Amino acid sequence: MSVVPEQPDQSDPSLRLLWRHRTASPEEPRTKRGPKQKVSVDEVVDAAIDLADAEGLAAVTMRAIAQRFGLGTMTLYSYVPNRDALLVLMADQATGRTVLPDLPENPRKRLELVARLQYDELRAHPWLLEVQDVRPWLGPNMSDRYEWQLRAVDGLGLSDLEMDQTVAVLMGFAGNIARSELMKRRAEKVTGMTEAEWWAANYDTLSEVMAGSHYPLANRVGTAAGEAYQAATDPARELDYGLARIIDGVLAHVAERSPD
Amino acid sequence: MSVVPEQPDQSDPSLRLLWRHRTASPEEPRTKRGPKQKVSVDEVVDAAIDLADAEGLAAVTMRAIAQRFGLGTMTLYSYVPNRDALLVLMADQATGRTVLPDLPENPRKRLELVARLQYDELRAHPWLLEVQDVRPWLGPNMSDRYEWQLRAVDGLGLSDLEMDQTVAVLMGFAGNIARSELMKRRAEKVTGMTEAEWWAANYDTLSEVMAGSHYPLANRVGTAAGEAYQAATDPARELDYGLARIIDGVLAHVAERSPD
DNA sequence: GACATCTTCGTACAGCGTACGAATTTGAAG
DNA sequence: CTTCAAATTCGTACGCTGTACGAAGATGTC
Repeated sequence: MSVVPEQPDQSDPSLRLLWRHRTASPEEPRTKRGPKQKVSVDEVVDAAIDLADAEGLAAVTMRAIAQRFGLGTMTLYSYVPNRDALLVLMADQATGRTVLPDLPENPRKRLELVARLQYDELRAHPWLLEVQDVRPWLGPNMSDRYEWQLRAVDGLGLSDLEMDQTVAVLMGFAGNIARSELMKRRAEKVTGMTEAEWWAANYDTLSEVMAGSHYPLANRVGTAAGEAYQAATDPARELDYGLARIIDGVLAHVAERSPD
Repeated sequence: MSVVPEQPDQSDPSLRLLWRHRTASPEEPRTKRGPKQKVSVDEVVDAAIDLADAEGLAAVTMRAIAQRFGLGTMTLYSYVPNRDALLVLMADQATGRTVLPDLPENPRKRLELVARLQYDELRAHPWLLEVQDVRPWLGPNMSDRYEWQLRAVDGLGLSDLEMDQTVAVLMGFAGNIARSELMKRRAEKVTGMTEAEWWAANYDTLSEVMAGSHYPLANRVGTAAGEAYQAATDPARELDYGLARIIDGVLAHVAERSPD
């Protein structure tokens, strides 16, 4: 009991991989025996990102990526510990592709920008929505992003905790709109019909099957939505509406606290 | 061109399965040749729900469910067309387990109830978050739920479209909180550490690797969060805060339009 | 009794992540 | 230059998944 037991390094191995470009490289060019790697980790991750953009996250298989470089499948495991780690690397690297614009003066516009930037990014890389479920990724680009987001809500009169929560609400909301849009696109691909076509094709079945139930409000609202944009939902308007309400709520909150 | 071509029934086959209990049964007890089914669709779906509750959605495999009933794996396919259809049935059936309480008079409390009911349900059945990605399910219990949600936002002064969007915002927000909670639990299971332990174990690595980057706000906010609840996030407070802001925004919106 | 219909389910296949270990290539040490 | 250790490459194999196919068995109707 007098000797400190061996600590088997509980630290997450993929952290160093995530930050590989920014580490101050204490003794970087160490022993370099063995053959040189034919490609770089960045190239692997970039290829995976492109694949996910083009064909969805399900198409990002170790075999498929390896084939892109003419490598054996198992060779990838000398670049990346496993698939989940690759997904995290993809997420951070994709995040790094978005340049962060200067923040406007106007508080409302600042909050809007945070949400819309996230939304645009998720439209460009919808698979980020699925990767989010894998792990809370704490990479360099994600950290930059978070700091930028906090700057957007700084100085409004929110507490530190409220700043974090406000960012979370905005990000989550943007993600939800992007997700519903993704689901819509997927449904169209799977069924081979547009949303309007699906409703037309299933109208008879639906009215037969729902004959015994009464949905006065749902019918009224559904009809209104259908007439407004020939579909059950319209992401762009949902974004405008929800974002306005959320920002209203946040700004009202700080205004109430410090009424000039 | 004079004969109407055969319509190959574009309608979704799982719709009738979803509504199997409410169909007015036009000629229900038709030909009933062949052996009787040993279990019912409801039993299969219930078993799948219990399995998902206990061990997560990944544990819901066709083989595992079949084994629960002592059936051959392929036998399940005479109950349910495929796994995705089963997931949709699970979602609707689980939704049906939640009883919908009467709506309060107070508008704020009504909106809060909509969000909190959703949140509680997602805590009870976290796998619903993953099923949501499979398909927009239009089952009887989900339809009941939607009608109830619309009643909660009816009479506030919102347009039909805004009613739908408001419900969507509340549902999405509740889902996000539930999701972050789920991810936190998963991370703890995977790493075998609590969140606080993870930060402790990775503190050295993190500060080494982030040495070259500056995150003044993130550090300040992170420290505040850590002190407040010994973790990076606290779902219960996020729920309270975000919900209050969103409801503020919605109520302000309708108040502004019809100022009594 | 014959037949059509429905249920049951064993086998098989393609695809996945990845554990394992052998073969190969390279830089450093003697 | 030789020797050796370390690093990379990658073929094979395993267990897991959903499910297509077709045979076998059970049951109600004619």
